Amino acid sequence: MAISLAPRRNACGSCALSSECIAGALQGDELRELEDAVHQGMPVHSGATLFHQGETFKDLAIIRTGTVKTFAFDRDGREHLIGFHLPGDFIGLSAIDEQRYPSSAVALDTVSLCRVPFHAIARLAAKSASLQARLFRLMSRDIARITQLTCHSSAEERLAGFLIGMADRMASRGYSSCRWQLTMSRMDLANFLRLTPETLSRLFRRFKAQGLVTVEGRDVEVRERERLQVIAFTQACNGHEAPQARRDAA
Amino acid sequence: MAISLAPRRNACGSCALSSECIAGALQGDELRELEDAVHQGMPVHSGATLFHQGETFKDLAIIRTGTVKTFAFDRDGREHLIGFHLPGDFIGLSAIDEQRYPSSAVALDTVSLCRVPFHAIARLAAKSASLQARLFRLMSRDIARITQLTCHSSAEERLAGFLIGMADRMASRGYSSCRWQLTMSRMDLANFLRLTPETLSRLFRRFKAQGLVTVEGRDVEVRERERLQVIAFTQACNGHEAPQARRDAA
DNA sequence: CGGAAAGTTGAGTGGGATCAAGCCGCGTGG
DNA sequence: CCACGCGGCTTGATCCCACTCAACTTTCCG
Repeated sequence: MAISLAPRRNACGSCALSSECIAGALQGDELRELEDAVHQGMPVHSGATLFHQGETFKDLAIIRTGTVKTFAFDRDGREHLIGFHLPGDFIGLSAIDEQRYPSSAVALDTVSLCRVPFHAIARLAAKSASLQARLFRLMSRDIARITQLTCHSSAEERLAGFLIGMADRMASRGYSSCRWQLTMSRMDLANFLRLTPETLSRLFRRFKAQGLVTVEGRDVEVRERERLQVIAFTQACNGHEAPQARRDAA
Repeated sequence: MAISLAPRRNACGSCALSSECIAGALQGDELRELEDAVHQGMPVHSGATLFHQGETFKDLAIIRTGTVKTFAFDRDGREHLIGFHLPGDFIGLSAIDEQRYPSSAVALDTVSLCRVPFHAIARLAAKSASLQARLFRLMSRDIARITQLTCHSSAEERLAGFLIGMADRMASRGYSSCRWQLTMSRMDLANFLRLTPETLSRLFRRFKAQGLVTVEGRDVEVRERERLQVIAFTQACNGHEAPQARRDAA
């Protein structure tokens, strides 16, 4: 995973990880304009807050390395986990409309990222149709992905869905799709899956007993992807294998 | 609610309902280009399918009048309800990335809508920064809204959240915020809220007994918005009243 | 009027939450 | 070095909310 850190060569530095890097859509002057707008910043360490819920929206953040969690507090002060974000992911897309971050973002390990003022991205996108298209696709994907999550109803489905999703996301970034390290605590993961840590622990034990996964602390190995997938997608939602779809409106 | 149906005067016909109408961002030649791209179509009646899960993505649909439900089938053939869409809403934003509709869309009552080929919208957005900005905001809002939904954990919270959300959406369209008609069946609503129809029925009874709402068949009246809001937002997520947010990264 | 679908009500069950210990790894200080 | 304490994680016992199954009522449409 050689990642260029040279800011002049690659504005966001994450192209090696993500074919969706916005810099890939630009050339010449526009690429230079983007590079000027990007704040590279030093890596931040675990626990650092990238932005706060309610704070005025300014930058989109793009992760180069590390993991970030986003979450929101309820009126009782409890934390609701919204998502985990890996290298190449954009953070802050949900803040564009209200001009406020609807959630907080915190680094789960050492994180390096670029911040790009959204107005700069928007200005560039107005000039570059391909950048605009990438942004539309990026946001569209977010909508589709989050929607899918809501379909997982039982605890088993949600955990299996998380594991499959994680496997795919690791794979798409060039890592092993079956073996990796969780960067989040059991509490955070349970919170994300809308479970208690106790239930999550018991679930992991069951999955292990059934030979679906190996779990040692934060080391995870997916052993039977197929069966996990069946558990996760008793509901499918991602209609790729959808029926011979054709318009037959009444 | 006077709604002009004259296509030449107002390309999408929903401006009266939604300040977000994309036509509002355009002028002159570009407005005319949009008008040429829009398919007005005849109103479709209840039960008509607007598009199928898995079908190749072509058009964004914008509702002018009526209600639409979107849903996806799982492998066992069960229907998972994704959302209800009111006049002014865009349908299909989640299909941009994969170029396939991830869900089906069906009219719940008589629906008139415009279809606009997405490539036409994208081409226009590349010319008009204000149209581009509207689309970004629209998609951002979708992301934020769906994210919020996932926070509602108990059955009570989810129903209260639905009622509050419905009240706000009706209000923003110029209807009464406390009295309206449900256009979906109990089954659909239960499905959307991830409940059984039985549980939903019991919940409505409890809310009625507590004086929170009046429910007669499909007629709903919100009587105590405040208390409903407390129930719905025991978790808040929309961090408007967030603490004195300031960057304090470690 | 009759049949079917939608909706409501009741009794019983089960999955996940809650409450309460216990275990383990790790840093700190005696 | 070990004792101690603390937080992350696991395990066990119990409870409760929402689901299931079943019966009944109402509404819709022929």
